[in-house]
Amino acid sequence: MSDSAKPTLLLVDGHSLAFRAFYALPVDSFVTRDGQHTNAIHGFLSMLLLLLQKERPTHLAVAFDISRYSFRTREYADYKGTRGETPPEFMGQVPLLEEALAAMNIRTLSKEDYEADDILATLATRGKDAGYNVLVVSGDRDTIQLVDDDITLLYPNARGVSELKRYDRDAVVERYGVEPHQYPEIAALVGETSDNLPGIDKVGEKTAVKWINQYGSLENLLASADEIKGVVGQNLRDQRDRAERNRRLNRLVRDVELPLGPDDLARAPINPAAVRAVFDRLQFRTLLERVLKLASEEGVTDAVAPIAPVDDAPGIPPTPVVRTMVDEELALWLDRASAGGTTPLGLQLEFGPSGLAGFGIATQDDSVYVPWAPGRPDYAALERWLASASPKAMHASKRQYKALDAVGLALNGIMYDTMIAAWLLRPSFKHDDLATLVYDHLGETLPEGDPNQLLPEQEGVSPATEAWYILRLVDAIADRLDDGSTRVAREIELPLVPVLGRMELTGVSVDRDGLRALGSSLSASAADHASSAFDVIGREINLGSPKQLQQLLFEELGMPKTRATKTGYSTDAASLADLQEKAPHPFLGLLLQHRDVTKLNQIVETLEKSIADDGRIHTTYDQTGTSTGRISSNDPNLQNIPVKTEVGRRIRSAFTYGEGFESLLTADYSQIEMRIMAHLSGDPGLIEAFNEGEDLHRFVGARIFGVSPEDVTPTMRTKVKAMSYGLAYGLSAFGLSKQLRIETAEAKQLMTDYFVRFGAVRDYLRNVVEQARVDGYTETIFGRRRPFPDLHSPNRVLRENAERAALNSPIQGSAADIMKIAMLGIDSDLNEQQLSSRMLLQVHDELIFEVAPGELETLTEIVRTRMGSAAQLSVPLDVQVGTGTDWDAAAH
DNA sequence: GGATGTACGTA
DNA sequence: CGTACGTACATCCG
Repeated sequence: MSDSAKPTLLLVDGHSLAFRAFYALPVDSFVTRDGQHTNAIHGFLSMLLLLLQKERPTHLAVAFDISRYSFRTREYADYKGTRGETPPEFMGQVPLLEEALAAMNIRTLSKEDYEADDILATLATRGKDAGYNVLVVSGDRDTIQLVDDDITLLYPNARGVSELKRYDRDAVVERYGVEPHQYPEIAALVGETSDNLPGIDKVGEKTAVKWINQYGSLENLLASADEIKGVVGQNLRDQRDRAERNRRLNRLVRDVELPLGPDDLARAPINPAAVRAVFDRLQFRTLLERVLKLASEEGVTDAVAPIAPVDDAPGIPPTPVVRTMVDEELALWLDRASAGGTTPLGLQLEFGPSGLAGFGIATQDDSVYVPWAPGRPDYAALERWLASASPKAMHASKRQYKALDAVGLALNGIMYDTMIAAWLLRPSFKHDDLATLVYDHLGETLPEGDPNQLLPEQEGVSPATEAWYILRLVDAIADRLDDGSTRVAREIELPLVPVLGRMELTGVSVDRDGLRALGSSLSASAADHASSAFDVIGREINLGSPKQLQQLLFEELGMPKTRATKTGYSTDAASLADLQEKAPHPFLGLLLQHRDVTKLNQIVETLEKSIADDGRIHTTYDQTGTSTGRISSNDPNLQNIPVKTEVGRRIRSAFTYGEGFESLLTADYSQIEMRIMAHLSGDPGLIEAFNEGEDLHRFVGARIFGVSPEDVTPTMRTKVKAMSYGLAYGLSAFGLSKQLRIETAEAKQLMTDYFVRFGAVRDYLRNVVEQARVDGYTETIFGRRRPFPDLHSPNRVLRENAERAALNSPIQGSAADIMKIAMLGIDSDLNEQQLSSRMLLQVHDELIFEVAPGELETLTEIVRTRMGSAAQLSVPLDVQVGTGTDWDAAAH
């Protein structure tokens, strides 16, 4: 068999190459936004892609060490003992690299008690015997011994991993002067500093090569050691045990027991969705394109079944053939498939350029496509099924609920939503992509249309097939969901879907003219401030450009440097306020005012643009948009409408009630997070504070400063308030001092005094983090979980960020749970009592309603009751209700 | 045109 | 060196 006809097996030493990459690329140039270092991953993958392109291997595997310990360290405790601590910036990268490789469907292997090189040696040997052309990629010189006519070593040079030197048999002989299999004997004599294996004193490569060539082998050399003259001869005789030990240790094991042989390592198609997800997280843009390009060149993104699982898992059920159905046939099928409305079916809508295009409906082993042509076939049975409580499993059900509403169809019986369930399982990731879920939970590849192709060569799958996958995902995800999260899904999140859907459909009425007038006045004001600012500095600059501001402030005006940012020095409001104190300049004030009004003007403009034809703004809530359990709002975001300043509140005033209604009602929880802290910590002082019903910060201030509540000064109250709120965020003394603009010592003292009085709060917060470290996750009062893998990260920034987030999550998350439960109760009461008043908006701890004529009293009662009793805590839940003609007025 | 960084609005 | 978000702009890149 000629070499070119042979299959090529590429074997990579993962740790060794990743480590080389780590030192070849600057650590600081490869950091994600949240502080994860990625230089080793980037370097490794970049090298691997080059190899795949150049060598076109048919078979591929990457081997990793499991730990520093192996049978070698047991034989010689100091093996590799000189290696310092692995840099923390490197350690966290290996698991991520393994994830990236998994997404690319590349096999990774490791074996307890062995090193990666032993795995390579085993696979290389078996590959050679099976007729492969073998390429070994490693930065460990021990692998030289593997080289022969069929096995070639690719070894990184000093410059890193981008260039690999090719060692075939001839190259080894040329470089080292011995046959490859003799190289470990040279190494045994010379020693290997990096492995902490001292050799024979005074023996270097030259001598060793001479000896081995002269005697043929280490064994013969040692047998004839008496013949060697001089000091080196004496050293050899005195230290022969070193050489023997070295030789034992540097011999790679060629018969490690492995679950896979070379034939199992055939390259498999990559999963574009999974690759995209992992690479997005690593913020690898160019690499992503390279991977996708290579894959499409090789034609390995096709919907080929993924690599077979190592241990035989149950086989993949065959995808049912999609049948298109309408009319009576569909009616019969629906009734039979749903067993008269008791068995869940998968449901997935299809959207075309002009809206709803069709339905995919599936059972475990059947899938049906229903084209949507309004008014033509008989859809009565379908409509009945959709509107009935007959259970449906869907993905992103809220969007579909709304789409159905738009064509006049009702949807009930949302029994499962795979997007929501997957989010509950891992709330820190986005799960809107069905293909990613299919890969993550079923290990299969759902073909996607290529977004880079104008005219996709590959059609996405039928919605019917997607519906079938959704049904299969339900089982796969439900299996992995703990009881608490399952309850949250069933009792909170799924019932909330139609509630949120209706709120979005309803929208909120906005005073268009009022907004326009406000916008004009803000633009005029912005122009005024800008021109005054330009007068002061004598020229015009772009006030919105941080770069130009830096140039002006720090170079031309020579102001003291502020907080450093990635691109220079900060010009944010806090920094400018600092500057105003240290180096007063009229420009600073004008700039700040300009910022204020332009920001508000932007908000006004954005809102104006999003007013729909019905004169209302319809935001979209993202039910899976946060890691804590809150919902987020977008297009436009109605959860960040200004409230703090007078002008800001005028924007709020533009939100009003629509025709047929008489006012707006707002209801908000007061200090819900502090109440949850009181409940969770059981702190007697804090619980008493809330049960007293007195102003919280005044009460706490009185305790801390040892005065009576009426003697708490505004300054004292401000400090206490900042401290209380900061607690739930993991605030440090440093942060507190910065916020209150007081000395760190004073902040420290404040914290100390606080915890003297409210020690249980501190104990609770500490315990949350400690418990999370053990469990790997935190939990809300209702059992909503959030995993925190970074609590064990060697990267300090990541770890400490995780600690603060872990501390905050049960508090913020429990508050979110409570609000959601209240919303469900209110929605249910409104329906049951057939009220016309409507819930419009949710802003985390606040709800806004549109009050129908004559319903104010009933609505107020419902809202107060449902919000106040959404959870039974050891402190009361206080609800503030207000009404008015607009959002601002109602809030007073 | 898309990604990134900075800044800033809310709870 | 305080949690959780979304949006807009300037800027850089290809």
